[in-house]
Amino acid sequence: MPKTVLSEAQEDYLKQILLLSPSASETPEGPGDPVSTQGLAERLGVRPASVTGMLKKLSELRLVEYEPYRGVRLTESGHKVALEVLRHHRLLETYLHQALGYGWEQVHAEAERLEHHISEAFEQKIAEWLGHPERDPHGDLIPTVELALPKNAQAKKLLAVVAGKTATIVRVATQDTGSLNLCTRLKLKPGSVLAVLEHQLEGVRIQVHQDHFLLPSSLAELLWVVEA
Amino acid sequence: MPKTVLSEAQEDYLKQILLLSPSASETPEGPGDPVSTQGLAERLGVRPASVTGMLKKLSELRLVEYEPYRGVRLTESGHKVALEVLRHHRLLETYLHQALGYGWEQVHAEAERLEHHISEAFEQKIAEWLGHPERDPHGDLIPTVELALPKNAQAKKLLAVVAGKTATIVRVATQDTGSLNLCTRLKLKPGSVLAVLEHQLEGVRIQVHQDHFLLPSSLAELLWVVEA
DNA sequence: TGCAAGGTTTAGGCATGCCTAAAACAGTTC
DNA sequence: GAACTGTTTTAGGCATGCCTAAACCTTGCA
Repeated sequence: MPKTVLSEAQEDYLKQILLLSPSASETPEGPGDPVSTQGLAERLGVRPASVTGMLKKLSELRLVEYEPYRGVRLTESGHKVALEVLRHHRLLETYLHQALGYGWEQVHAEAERLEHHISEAFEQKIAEWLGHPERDPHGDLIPTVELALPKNAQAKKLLAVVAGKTATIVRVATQDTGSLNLCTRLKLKPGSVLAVLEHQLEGVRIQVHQDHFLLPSSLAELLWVVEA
Repeated sequence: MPKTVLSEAQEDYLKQILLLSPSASETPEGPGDPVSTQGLAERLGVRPASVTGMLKKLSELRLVEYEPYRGVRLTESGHKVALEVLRHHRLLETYLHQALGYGWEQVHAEAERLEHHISEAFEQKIAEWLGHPERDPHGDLIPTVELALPKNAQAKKLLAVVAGKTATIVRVATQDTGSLNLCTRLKLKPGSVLAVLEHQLEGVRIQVHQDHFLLPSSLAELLWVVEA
């Protein structure tokens, strides 16, 4: 229970540790795999030396377990904080999209700033307005009020779907504006139904609505689906 | 044109200078009267010595004119920044009230934090959603998109209304939660119509809807009205 | 096993923004 | 016009969070 209020930077570190830790973000539970100093530095746009300093502080606050040269992982309370921040972020994205008409490529930047500054009251108001949504506009799962991250039971990567099958997109795993704009033009967004026609070296040939085309691997990589 | 992005603290200083400068907040135009170091320190919850330091910085940025021992006033560009912040604040208060159902005694604290972190896009979205309102839930005027602060033409203090007259509340000039809750119970809010029955030493006897009672001066002080 | 390459940590700095204590000033009073 | 009072400024410090440069581990490959 961190009584000390955390700084924006500290919250960002915790969130990124969560997101970088495969077993804690893609899958639902656990303290997560250890994360490297360098990985964090890249995600945060900061030098590795700065990361070391912050990790020491977070470690003193018992928010992470930090072993020099070996990586960090979240403690239970660090995990809670990270999920809280992530919930703010994804609820905000959803609200900006649904209530204020932001495009899904715009929501990330705004949510990134606001997530640190909204109260619990605000969180609750927008969650209610939205009807307690499960996913944000990109299809990412929103941690619940109890700070549990639901699991993506049957979701798999598009590239893992065999030719001939039909699938529904549930998630577009990027915040990159360019990719998101491209997906918009190709009608590839959560809820879209597509058929996998053929796997090729450079990507997947798919059919979406009436169009069919070769989807480059770089984009295909981003798509998570459930088979119909 | 301050190309450097300003810190939260700097924005707060500029906003408070604006609000403390009678001729720039109560009335519409001009660079405003000079504001004392001490006054700022009190409003900002900070020591006078800290204010001096910040004023030097703002002065170098040409956002204020600062004469040691004589006070500060906003420059033209400082005035613009302050109005921008104030617009954010009051639009947010209005949005929280109208769109998210916050009580008018709750909006201030939330807006106070968010005002520094919303984008121009966000400002515009909520302004549109609200239909470009003129006043916030307390009746305070909202600076326009062009950053002009409209003037309170005929508004006067309730205490200046002679007995026997009827008036409509346009503004409740406080952010104090206790006072605001009290006003709510007494049905005293912008739009409420009241009749001034009698001025007494301890306050004003008034009638609101079916009730009539003695309104203590401390509360009456806060009310601005237009005569019917 | 030994060494190079890469990632990681230490050391030393800088800017922001706040603090306290003490010195300097302005305006009023005698 | 000198002293007093209260305000304001200077001086010196502290915490946060970032930086660079240099020293330090660890690993993987010969």
